Amino acid sequence: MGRKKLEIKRIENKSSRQVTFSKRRNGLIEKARQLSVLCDASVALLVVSASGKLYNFSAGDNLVKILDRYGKQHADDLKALDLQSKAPKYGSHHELLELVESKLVESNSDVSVDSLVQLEDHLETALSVTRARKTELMLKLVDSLKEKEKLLKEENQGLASQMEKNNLAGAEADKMEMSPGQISDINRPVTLRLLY
Amino acid sequence: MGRKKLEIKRIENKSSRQVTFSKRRNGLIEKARQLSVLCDASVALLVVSASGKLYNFSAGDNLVKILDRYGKQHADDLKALDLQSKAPKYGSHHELLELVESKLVESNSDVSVDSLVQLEDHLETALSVTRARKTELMLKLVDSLKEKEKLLKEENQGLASQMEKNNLAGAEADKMEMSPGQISDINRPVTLRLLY
DNA sequence: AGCTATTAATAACT
DNA sequence: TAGTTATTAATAGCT
Repeated sequence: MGRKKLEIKRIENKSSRQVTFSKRRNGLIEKARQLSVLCDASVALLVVSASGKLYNFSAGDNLVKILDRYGKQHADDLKALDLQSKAPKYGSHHELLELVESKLVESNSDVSVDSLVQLEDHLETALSVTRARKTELMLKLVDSLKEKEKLLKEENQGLASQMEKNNLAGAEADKMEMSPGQISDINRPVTLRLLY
Repeated sequence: MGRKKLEIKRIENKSSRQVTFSKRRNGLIEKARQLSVLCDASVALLVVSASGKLYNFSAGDNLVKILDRYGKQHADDLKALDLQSKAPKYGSHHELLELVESKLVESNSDVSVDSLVQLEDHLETALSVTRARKTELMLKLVDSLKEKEKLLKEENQGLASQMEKNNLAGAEADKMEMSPGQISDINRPVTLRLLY
């Protein structure tokens, strides 16, 4: 939609790229706003320019809330788990929190409500991002552990069946000194079933 | 851009709203992709439908990286602010809230700030408990998986050594048809080391 | 899901 | 950097 059709590939001319970035970024934000209003949805948009400058926009809900929901989506798998919960613990981080807050009190003693609101926003955003990242990392850990478990189980069963095969072969060579029943009773790994 | 001009306000008809949501969401994603390609930028987009379903899209960089950058920018802001306060005093959350409250009262607030602050506190406590519970559950899951892994490894090694023993005994009975070296090469679980 | 009459966005230019 | 306009692109209402 311009004087000429434009191919969707990196614009080489630097100033054209800059102008297009600015125009299309605004267009994108407007479209996001419209979607939010028309369809009663929440939209969060983060754009990082090539030079590293970040632009953010949100509609329908504040950015933090939307990011939180993103973090929660990844934690949904955990809802399937039926584990008991303990009372929340307040560990060493509590001290850190107190320190941070004290600094905030100090620096805000002669400051406007506006800047406090802004500060609150910054803190909540930092918290959301940290939380999303924490969840991400924990889920990765869980996945890797599950994969390990799977490999170990396969290895385990492979060993058990190979051992049984070896023993059957040995029994044949020994002209059936042991009955098959005895062999499997002796050689079946007794703890294996505990793991399933 | 349609058969009629559409006012930008919530579409009341449910199915029209659904259709428009789907179409415009795709349009928005395509625009985001184009911006990323044309201008060499990174774009992250989160859309939450009215029914709570979350759609995310990113281009130029993965979503987590873009969120990280967003978090970093705000962290930097906090750092700068933090440096401004040189002599930290220890305060409490309560003090901070009181300060906010007093500032709000000062700034001509007509409502009972007190009840709002109390509500905020209650909500934050509930949030903390919920969050702590979530973390607790995840840590428990990780622990149980690690325990499983430990048991499987022990079982695995037990099986391997038992098998080797059996094979040595068999070899002895067969008057050393195999050398011990051969036995261990054949029977040592080759994938075991991959798991450590 | 497709189809077009229209509107909206925007590429090139000023 | 901001405004104008010829064109293209997106999409609202229908099927």
